Amino acid sequence: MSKQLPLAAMDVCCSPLAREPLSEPQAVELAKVFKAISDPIRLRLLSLIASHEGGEACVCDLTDAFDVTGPTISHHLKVLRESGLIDGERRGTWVYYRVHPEVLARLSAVLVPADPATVPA
Amino acid sequence: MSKQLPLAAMDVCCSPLAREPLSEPQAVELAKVFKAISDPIRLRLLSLIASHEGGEACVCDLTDAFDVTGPTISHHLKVLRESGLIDGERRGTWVYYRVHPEVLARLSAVLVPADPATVPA
DNA sequence: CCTCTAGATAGAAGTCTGTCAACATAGACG
DNA sequence: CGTCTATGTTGACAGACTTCTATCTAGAGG
Repeated sequence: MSKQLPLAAMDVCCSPLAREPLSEPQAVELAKVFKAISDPIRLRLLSLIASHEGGEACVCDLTDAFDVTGPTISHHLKVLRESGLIDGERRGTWVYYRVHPEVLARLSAVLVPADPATVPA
Repeated sequence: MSKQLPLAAMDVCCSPLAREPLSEPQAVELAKVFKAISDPIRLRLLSLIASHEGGEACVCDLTDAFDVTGPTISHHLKVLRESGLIDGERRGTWVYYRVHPEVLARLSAVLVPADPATVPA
């Protein structure tokens, strides 16, 4: 149920967008993850999982929060899984998802704007 | 050349994804901005502008960095403009773009992962 | 006023994405 | 084993997205 974490292997952890130009491969990898969170349902899924007590949420908890059908939720969870943002584990009848905080942290770090003092005039 | 900044009017500035579930309207607005940066060319454009000396870059500087045609760059700049991430200004023959650091900062803040200590066990 | 250049717009072609209905799979439990 | 429930997979279709060529606009400079 787990897949490779493309972002985990990249050196995007410490270099914000605004410090120096992204390389093309960096941009391609980052774009994949941002694309995964560029859908309202996926953003809310991610938020529901991340903010759920215990840090994990059952699919059954998630499905009820939306107006779309089960397969659609499954599809969105798969996109989030393949982007490395979340991971799922089956325990008995139910499947539980949790987020990978490192990936979230790296995305957040990349978007930190430039310190005005460090921008060359 | 300037448009409304949808994110600027929203209360997403201080509430990370992982603290509490995003509301549906919040998710819709955030998804628009993430979609704007979910393309490798737009990510690199944003990075080139943000990291350029003086905090701004001329379109003529940007076009050369890519293999696509001018109209395609124009299109991507328009998407970034309409998302509120950048703004353009004509000065004489050339058009200069600069980023809105507040919008970048808000995106970054939303993605900050939950402090493990604050996640209810 | 004419022309040249930087950049934006319009319209079209091909591709990708979100969604659903229908079907498949995995455990639980009798 | 048989059945029931929770998820996932497949295939199809409508709408959105990326890119191109062709065309247009704004300002500079003669």
